[in-house]
Amino acid sequence: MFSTRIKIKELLLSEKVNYQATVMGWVRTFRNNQFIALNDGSTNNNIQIVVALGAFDEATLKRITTGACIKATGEVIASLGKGQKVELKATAIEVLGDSDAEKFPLQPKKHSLEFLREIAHLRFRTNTFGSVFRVRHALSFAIHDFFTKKGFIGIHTPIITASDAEGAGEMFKVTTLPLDGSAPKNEDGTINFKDDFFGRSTNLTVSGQLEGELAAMAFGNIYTFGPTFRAENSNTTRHLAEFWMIEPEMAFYDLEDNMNLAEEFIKHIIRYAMDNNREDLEFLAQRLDEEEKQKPQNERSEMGLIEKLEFVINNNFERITYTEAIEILRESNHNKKKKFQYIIDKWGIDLQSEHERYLVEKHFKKPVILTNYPKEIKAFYMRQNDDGKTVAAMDILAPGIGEIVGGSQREERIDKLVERMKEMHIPTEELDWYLDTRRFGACPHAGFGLGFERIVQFVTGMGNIRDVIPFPRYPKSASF
RNA sequence: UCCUCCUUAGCUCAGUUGGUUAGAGCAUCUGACUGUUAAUCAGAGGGUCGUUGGUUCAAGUCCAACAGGGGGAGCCA
Repeated sequence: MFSTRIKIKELLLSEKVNYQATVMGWVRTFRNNQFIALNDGSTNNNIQIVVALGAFDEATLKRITTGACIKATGEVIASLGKGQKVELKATAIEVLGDSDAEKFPLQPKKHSLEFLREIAHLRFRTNTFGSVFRVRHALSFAIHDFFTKKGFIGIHTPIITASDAEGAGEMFKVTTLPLDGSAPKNEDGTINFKDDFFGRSTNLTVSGQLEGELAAMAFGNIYTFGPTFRAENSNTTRHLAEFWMIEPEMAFYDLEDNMNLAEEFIKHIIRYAMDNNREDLEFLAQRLDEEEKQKPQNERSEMGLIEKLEFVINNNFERITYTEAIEILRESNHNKKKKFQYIIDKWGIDLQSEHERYLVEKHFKKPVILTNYPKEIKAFYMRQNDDGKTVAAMDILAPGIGEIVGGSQREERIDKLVERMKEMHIPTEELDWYLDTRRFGACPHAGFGLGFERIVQFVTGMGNIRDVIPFPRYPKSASF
């Protein structure tokens, strides 16, 4: 029976003393042959276990190494030392799992994030990743909490999908056909999928949006929160081949309703983490602070992590149109002095990272919602504005990360939608099921997509997206 | 995919204009120490210098290709 154990977080929080308790966890350090720092993942704070001289045999003490799993029972007492309020005076210690100190790669010292990424299966046991993944969980919970309280229905959209026409990116093929060249072929040399598992070509999903729209046409407000796959050869600090995405879709919403929801949503989940994971965020803030000190003065951020999150919660996001953004950029000294690699000269061009960063980090110094982009640079399903040039799109740009949300009011007028699909060479036959939303009881609706790992990055302050998902998948990397 | 930097002990790094036996701190091991906080002190072990090929009397050091990693860009969330 293991249920008698008390979690270290609870034990430390209560500050009660003079009672018997059992703790279980993994040894961080064993100092002076006397003090064990034990961690069980409930908090970054360790419980100090005091080992009385002569109370345990030498052989047992030798097995208490960094990484070993132990069970310790004893009396919780007020600590005689300075670093903690309470500690456990052990009367019994059982080694549940040995850890060979010569082979265990984690040491009681600072490790680089790059090294820890190579041992992703063990990095959970560090303070940094302990905090990151507790915060990740809090955000995940807060997302379901937010939408549930608003009466949204969570929809599980398919992970294997037949449509490959969404244009959201390169897809991973799903097949059971042999890969040695013996798969059946059509006359033109392409693979014949008639005898494949699904009887047709299938892929891993790049977005649940189209299916989500179907559900919104029945439930009104829905959201999806699931894994998404992109086979893009992207090697950056903010892209993954497998990531989690939140995609709400709302009937009877226009672009402004959509923006209001997205802003309220982001603020809610950040506030939830601030209220429930303060200790972890403070640890991450300190970590980031030390990292920033290594940088030259002009590259350091003006705000600490906690400060930044509070600022985002307490201020309105800046809302401007694409056209206004182009004006601001064109008139900026930065542009006039030709400091942009891509000079802003005319309306219609897509904004580069440097431009987005300038708007968010230099000009407004807060999250920015950009709206009404030229239709040429946006997806087919976005609603065309009356000017004939722009669509009702909105992107939310966050400092340090860039695009965190992409959304739009959807084109509910079937003639306009089909016309746009043809212009963009999107096969209407394949998406006939999607067009049914516009044939039977179409209504104005809107939605957006938010990359979960990007918001986790923003809230934890981690610089590389590979460090906010337990086992990251990216080009040339699918270990563990 | 493109640009750029990097790869030396388990980890983080030093290694001079190419020149004998490649160093440090931490970790590990052995011993000491009973109120430590990434404990401390003494000692010990630990390296095909990313891989392959080339230049040279001589390569950790110079050149090339490849692999892996960091940063930036593109694609995007």
